Amino acid sequence: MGRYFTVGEFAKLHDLSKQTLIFYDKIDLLKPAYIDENNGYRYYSASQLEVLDTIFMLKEIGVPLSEMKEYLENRGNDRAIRVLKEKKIQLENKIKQQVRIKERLEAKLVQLEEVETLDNIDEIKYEIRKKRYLYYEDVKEPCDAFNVDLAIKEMFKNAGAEKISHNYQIGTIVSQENLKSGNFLNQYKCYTILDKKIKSKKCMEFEENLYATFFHKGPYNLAGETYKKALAKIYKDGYEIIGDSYEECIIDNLTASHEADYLTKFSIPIKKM
Amino acid sequence: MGRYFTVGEFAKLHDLSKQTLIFYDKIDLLKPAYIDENNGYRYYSASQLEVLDTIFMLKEIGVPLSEMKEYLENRGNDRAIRVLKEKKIQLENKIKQQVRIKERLEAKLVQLEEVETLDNIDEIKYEIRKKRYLYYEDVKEPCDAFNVDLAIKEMFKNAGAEKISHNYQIGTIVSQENLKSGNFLNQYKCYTILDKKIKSKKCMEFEENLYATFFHKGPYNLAGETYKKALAKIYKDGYEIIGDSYEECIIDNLTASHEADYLTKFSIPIKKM
DNA sequence: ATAAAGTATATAGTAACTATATTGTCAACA
DNA sequence: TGTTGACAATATAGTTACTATATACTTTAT
Repeated sequence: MGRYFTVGEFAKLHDLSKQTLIFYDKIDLLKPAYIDENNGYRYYSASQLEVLDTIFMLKEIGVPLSEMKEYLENRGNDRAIRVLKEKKIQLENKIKQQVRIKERLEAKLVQLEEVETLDNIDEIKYEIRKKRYLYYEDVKEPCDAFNVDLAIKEMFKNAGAEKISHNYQIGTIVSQENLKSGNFLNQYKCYTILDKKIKSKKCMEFEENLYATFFHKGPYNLAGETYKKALAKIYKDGYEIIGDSYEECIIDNLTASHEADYLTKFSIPIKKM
Repeated sequence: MGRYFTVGEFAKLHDLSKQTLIFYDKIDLLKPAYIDENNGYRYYSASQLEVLDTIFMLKEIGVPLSEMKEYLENRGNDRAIRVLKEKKIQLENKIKQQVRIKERLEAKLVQLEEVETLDNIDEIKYEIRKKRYLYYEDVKEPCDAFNVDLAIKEMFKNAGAEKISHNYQIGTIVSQENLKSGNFLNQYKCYTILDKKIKSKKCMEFEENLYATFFHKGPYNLAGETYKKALAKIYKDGYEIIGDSYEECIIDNLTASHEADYLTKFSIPIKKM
């Protein structure tokens, strides 16, 4: 009682700018307790601190100022419960979405940092890879870049609808037959990696096995050469191909300006002949 | 290759408006692959779907369009890792903040719904209340509305700095002496409720005990009358006061337009005389 | 041939501020 | 008492990322 603040003081107490308070005054969201008749100065009361608190809370839960104004004029228990419940749900969805984006970012970062530690990108490695569960989508014929793109879009849409937890990495699969016939660019499935096994028709397994892994640098449509060379080396080293080729986009449009910098990782299951 | 989309088609594929694409064209963020010389129509290529995907991803992690433009022109491994790491941290902070707001909302909803189920607001109840841990702040002399407000602000600031998990409920404490001397509005501490015991100088206990609980409806400065009546009844029922009064704001500025609707809950520890 | 649907440009509007320019007021110090 | 610097006031324009509207031209379908 009897304690008033000027705009500047009031602004400092709530860590916002003077201008914002003047703006709130203009739109009738928060008018000063009184205005000095002589100099026109705005004076705010201590109890208005609470009102500003309420405005901040509502703002943070995404209530537009227009709606807020209406709410501040007509709030009450029933109304408040209804509004707050609604906003809570909206907030929860927003948080979920942001957590998904965060996971996607993290997955991408893991991939990128893995690349940084690679000593030789042109070498073929033979290594046992662990079992993984994949979520896939069939690519419509003809399996060109466009239909692969559509399938990826469809896959993420379905994964979202099924509320599936995946890592947003994009992979594609070339069949064993197409590898043999030299039809390297025919990707008949796309996939993303799951955290764990799930009950879904679109869930498949990446089997634990010995794999030949190698990289392709540059635009995907030039991957044929890389495949040819790699396959020749694999045969020469006395291995036999026993399954489809799994392709992972490591560096793509998100992180490279030029297609020449794109990087794809291939994993082909093999066994000693 | 050879597959192109008009603005409308391209917009539909990504669930954004034609206008937005025209806008992206204007600000040179995403120009169509080519423009028909005769009719001036925009045509987008399939590979531009990926670019738009990148734009969406960056937009969702809060990159402004201007920065995005610059990034799209000069991205590369090092740059991407740096940018994505930075954005990941920003995103994590944003998520944390939103989770806190969500919890605050939930706490408020619990309080409001509890009030709805109350049958008689004017009755005094005698009940055992469980032990709770509180996080408090001392109110500077004189303990008026203004200094209580400041203390609350300070408390939340400290709680944030100490990264303490509380429920955002606001409570105040009136000392046993002030209750006896009829100095009811002298709140010497404010507090909020903790999830669990913590190591902090500002942590105190709300003891498990028999409490008299009652409500005050209306502005806080009229609580004196309510206190007087309640204390008289408590004595009449053969109880003796053995500690401070804990006051909880149930309905305040956030959920009521008029001070007449404000609701405060009081809990005073007692024992049979 | 005509209508519906889609394209183009240009301009103005939106939310929630933020910045700038100009002028007026107050409190303190010399 | 005068002056300086910090603060106050108003008015206007700018910001971001779109969105809406108006008007005119093209393409597609019937």
